[in-house]
Amino acid sequence: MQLRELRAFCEVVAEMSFTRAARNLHYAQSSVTAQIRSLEDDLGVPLFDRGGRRIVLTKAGLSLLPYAEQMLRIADAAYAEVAATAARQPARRSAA
Amino acid sequence: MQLRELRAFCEVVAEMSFTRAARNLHYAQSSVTAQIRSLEDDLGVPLFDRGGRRIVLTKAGLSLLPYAEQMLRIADAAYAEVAATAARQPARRSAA
DNA sequence: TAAAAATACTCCATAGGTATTTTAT
DNA sequence: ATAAAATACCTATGGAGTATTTTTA
Repeated sequence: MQLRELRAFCEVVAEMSFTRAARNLHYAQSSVTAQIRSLEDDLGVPLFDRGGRRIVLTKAGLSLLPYAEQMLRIADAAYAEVAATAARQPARRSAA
Repeated sequence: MQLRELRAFCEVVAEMSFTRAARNLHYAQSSVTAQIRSLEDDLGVPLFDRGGRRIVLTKAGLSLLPYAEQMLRIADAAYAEVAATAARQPARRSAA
């Protein structure tokens, strides 16, 4: 499970489409397919039921969603917090 | 930022040693070095001050730590929850 | 039949390893 | 002198792309 894959997963859920998720994330459609498959392999369970043209979240996929969203929110917060800390604490040569 | 790197980061902090962290995680020492560098590149700020033989967390590194720990906890919870859901919802051929 | 996902393939970046060098205690 | 991190280098995996095929609504 990697954050990159969770980002793709959340976008696919938001769009309910691999193709539109790929467009939004600036990936090729096949790359999003691969990311979701990688996530499914890692978890050992399908996250979507595919019907060629329509996808639906599985129960497992639905159960993953809130965790994925929370991890991504925390990741964003971490970036912001680290940046803020670095801004308060500029790199210096020796000691303060 | 990837969960793999955050796992390495947390283990390095726990051990305050790249070498011991690598042993615990079954990585080579140089791989842990690379993961931490990748994380630092991504965040744009050093996470440890290196002194050849002793490392200390930077302010930025310290600020990242709770976020990293939380993301890893949630990841563990996600694995467990998805597995539990899948166990309740075994794959089936057609409909229930 | 047409829109969307899967697949086949290619390419390249990078994750991880081994071996060595540098560094600071 | 030595333990630990950095570095150099190599390999293999897999992430991302293009093009095509399959599927089903």
